This record gives sequence, C-alpha cells and structure tokens, in this order.
Amino acid sequence: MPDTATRPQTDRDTWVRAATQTLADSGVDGVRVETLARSLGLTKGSFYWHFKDRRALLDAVLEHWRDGRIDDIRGRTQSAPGNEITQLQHVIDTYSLARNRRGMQIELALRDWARHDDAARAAVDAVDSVRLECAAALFRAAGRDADEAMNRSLLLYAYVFGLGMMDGPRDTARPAAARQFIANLITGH
Amino acid sequence: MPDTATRPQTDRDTWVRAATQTLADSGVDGVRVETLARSLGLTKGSFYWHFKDRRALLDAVLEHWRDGRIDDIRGRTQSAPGNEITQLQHVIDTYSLARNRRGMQIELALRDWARHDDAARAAVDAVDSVRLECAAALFRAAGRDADEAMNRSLLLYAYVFGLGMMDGPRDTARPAAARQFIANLITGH
DNA sequence: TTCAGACCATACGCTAGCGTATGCTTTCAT
DNA sequence: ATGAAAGCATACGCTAGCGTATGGTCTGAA
Repeated sequence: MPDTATRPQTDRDTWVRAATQTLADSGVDGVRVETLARSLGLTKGSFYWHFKDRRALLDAVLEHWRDGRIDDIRGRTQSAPGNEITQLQHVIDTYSLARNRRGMQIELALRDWARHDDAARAAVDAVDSVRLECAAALFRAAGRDADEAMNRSLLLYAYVFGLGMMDGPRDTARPAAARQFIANLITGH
Repeated sequence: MPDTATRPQTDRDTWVRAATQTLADSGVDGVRVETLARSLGLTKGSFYWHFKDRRALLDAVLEHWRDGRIDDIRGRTQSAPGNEITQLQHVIDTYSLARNRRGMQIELALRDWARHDDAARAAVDAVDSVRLECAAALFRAAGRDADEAMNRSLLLYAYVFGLGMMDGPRDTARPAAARQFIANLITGH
C-alpha cells in the first residue's frame, strides 16, 4: 500500500521544487516545462505524466508555497510569553537580513506574478492575511489597540518586502544600528 | 531643420510609450515587438527601422523612465519653506493612494525586471538614490540628524513600494485614519 | 523632374516551447 | 509468468516571436 495520498506526491514534488527554484531565479515566465525537464535530466514525457499541463505545475507551486508559509508563520508567532516585541523584531530580522535571501526572492517573484494571475493573487493574499493577523495579535498582546496593531503590522510587512525589492541582490548588509532604529520605529520602542 | 536632436525622437517615443504601458500591464516579458506593432497598427518593418533590436527598445524605456522620475522627484522635493513634514506626508500619499496606480505598476514591473537585468537595476538604483537623498534632505531640514534622516527615508520608500506590492489591484482604499497613523510613524509626528 | 532618404509593409528562415501520440521498460499483484 | 499500470523517452505538429532582406511609397531638396 503506497500511502494512497502521500506517496505519489514525492515525484511530483521534485518538479514542484525545481519549479519553485526557477521561479525565484527567473520569475514565472522562466518556468518552462522543457527547460525544467532538461535541468532534471528528464523529458517532457515525464512531466506530462505527473501534470496535466504547465498550469497545473504552477498551481502546485502556489499551493505548496502557501501551505508552507502559513505553517511557518503560525509556528513563528505562537507561544509568546511576554516578550512579544522581541518576537516581532525577530520577524523583521528574519526578512530583512541577507540570509534567507532565497525566501525573499520567492516572495518577490510570487508577488510580481500575482499582478497578472488570480490564483497567485489568492495565494499571496491568503498568506498575507495570516501574517498580518498573527503580527497584529502580538502587537495587541503588547498593549496596542486593535487598529494600531493592524496598522503597525501592515507597516512591518510592507517595509520588509519593500526593502527586499529595493535592495535587490546587494549583499551590502545595512549597519545594525540602522536596522535597529527602523525596527524600533515599527514596533514602537 | 528638423531639430537635429529632438525631432527624430518623437516616433521612437511612440514605441517607448507603448512599451512602457505594456511593461506596466504585463511585465518585461510581455513587451514583444510584434505584439506592440499590432497594437500600434504597424509592423516590425517600422520597429526595426527605429531600433536596432528589442533590447534597444527596453533600454530606451529605462532611460526615459529614469530621466522622467529624477526630474519629477527634484521638482517635488525642492522649495520647502518650513513645512518639510507636510511635504513628506504628501510624498507618501502620492505613492500609496489609489490614484497614480499606473505609476506604481510601472515601478513594480521595473523592480521585478531589475532582479534579472543589470541595466534595469542600474536605472532603479539611480532613481532610488535620488529619491532617498531628497527625502533625507527634507528630514534633515526638519531637524533630524543625517543617520536618522536616511533611515526614515528608507522606511518611507520601502513602505510605499511594499504596500503597492501587497495591495495589488485592490481598490479598497484604506481608511484615512490608518494611512495617517502610519505616515505619522514614518515622519515622526 | 528626379533622386535620396525617411518610413513602412511583406515575406522569409529560425528557435523555443506547448501539448499529443505512441512505445519502451520495470514492478507488482494475481 | 503474465498482464496491468507506473514512469519515462521519442517523435510529431503547431504557434509566437526574433531578426533579416527586400521592396514599396512619399516628401523635400537640387
């Protein structure tokens, strides 16, 4: 019994992972099934056995990303004893630091994709709403009222993604003092 | 004497403008010379008379955008009597409001393009550095020291572009109170 | 008038990529 | 052992798009 639900996924996931990588590097339009096949040492014959068409692959990428992000966010913002602000600052660092560059690349590629594609838009929106809600919960736990909590959350995420966009592939890490100053403005400390 | 410098530009500009429009709507990869030609009621024969190749058109788009932006920014931040903060808040509104959606679409398309293309990266960087410097000058005029001025400028622009990215084609204008709260956090009032 | 050059259309060859059709192996249950 | 299905390769037709070649028209200057 090959795990009637999970087992047949592993091969599909190979394609999904490769597609995600290409997405991060070259954008959606860079995700081509023949190119992907070559980079995997396979051919289209394989691809079209696992997926109906190119669109099905893209949808799988979206689903995979969305679920992974939501799990990650939930794990990252749960269980805050009394140091919610520290936790929020950590969230900022997670996104704005040079490490995790890959995650940011995927974010940016997805968000650009979302400008033309409804499914991508839906995935991004779903993740954003979880992110905003979780961050707002932390702000509320730190004593802010509901409106302010949401506004600060919005500022937080808009800032980190905007920064990722402006910085491009620059590895010039910004001075820690600068990062700290901005983080304090956002969190209010 | 047909303006040996400016006159021959007008026809080229027709292509550049159309390309910029398509860029905003569909990203760089949507800018195709045959498609563009059709939408202009022309053919490739015309295009390849004005441009060496597709790349030349893209470079012209970059140059046109860069010069236009820099002029605009300079005009928008010059001549600040004593109300620099008001001026900065106006900059935030300019970008984050639903109007001027087109400008934001171009920004986002260019910035995504800049992730893979060095020339686009250079154009974006050039504009950003002018923007940041001008905004920082306003902050300094409002009494902030050089470091803080630059940090707040960075926060300001990262926020507006990040917001543009998160909002997508949503026309749900955010409540004025929310926008005001965030603008006050950024400017420090 | 006539000739040059600006401006544009038509037609061509070429490539990348999509999706389909078909056949070859390997595995696994009967 | 054998038939079915999983998993993959090969070969095909088709389209969009690039860049080139070539020829047409129209205008202004000599």
